[in-house]
Amino acid sequence: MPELPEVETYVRALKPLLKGKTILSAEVHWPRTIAAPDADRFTDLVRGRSFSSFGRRGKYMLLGLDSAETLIVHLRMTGELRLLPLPAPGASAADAPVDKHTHVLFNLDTREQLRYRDTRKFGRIWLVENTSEVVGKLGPEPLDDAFVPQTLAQTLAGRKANVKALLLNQSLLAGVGNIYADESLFRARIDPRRAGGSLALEEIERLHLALRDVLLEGIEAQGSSVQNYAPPTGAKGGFQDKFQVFRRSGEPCFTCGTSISRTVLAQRSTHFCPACQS
DNA sequence: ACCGGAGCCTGTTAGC
DNA sequence: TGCTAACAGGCTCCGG
Repeated sequence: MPELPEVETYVRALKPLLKGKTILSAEVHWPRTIAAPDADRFTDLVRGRSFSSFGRRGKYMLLGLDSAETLIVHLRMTGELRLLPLPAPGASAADAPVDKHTHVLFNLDTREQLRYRDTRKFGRIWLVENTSEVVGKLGPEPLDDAFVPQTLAQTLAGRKANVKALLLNQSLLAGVGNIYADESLFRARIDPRRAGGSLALEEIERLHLALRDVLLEGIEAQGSSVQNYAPPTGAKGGFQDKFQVFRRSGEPCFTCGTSISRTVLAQRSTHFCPACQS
């Protein structure tokens, strides 16, 4: 579901909601959600810990606890975190029913509950001392100053795979997913089907700028809400209103009027303007 | 090293 | 209306 801007929005929203609060207990209803350690050990280790730091790497949320450990959450396609108040003492438990898609619960010391919900069950949660066990293989952060056009040039050099697939490869560049890949390729006027190694330096420079601009604008808009994504505050993102090509196949290009095309690359729907991106 | 495809899951929508 | 196939913002694993 979420890409870099949506995860960044999530982390910024969670910080004031969770900072300093303590986990009294946790329940795991779908053990596979807990990638490491095993679910029993996980619930033991988080008990009594409080949230102390909030970060992001690629599409992973890094929630540091007051132990030596970090709770890492990846929402994948349909994961979501919600903080909700528990019913007042004496009220019925039916006031806070746990639906069948809620797989992990954290009971906090504030009479609140943090719930991990995930319809498709692709999302994963880790508790690790060393975050590099989970995020160590990720490529550079596209919004870091260290990510310069030359970085992208080295990534693409000699590659035969299409540039869309390369942008989605998290070990090459962290945080870009289907929406922001399509939107940045449109802005850079590059055909997503092109082999990565075929891009000229001028095109790589355009793509580098487009990636950063699109991701920053996505964060500014608090992410994109297609279908039902919304940050934990419940407010919806606004970047879906800025889409130039994503899920616009058959509609006219805002730049030239040509019908937006759809194809499949790297097993993912890919949207582009066949006139502007050639 | 690199690349493409199957698999993981459930729900919604398009098409006959 | 009812059924089926395609599709959905992601990633891992495996074979060539």
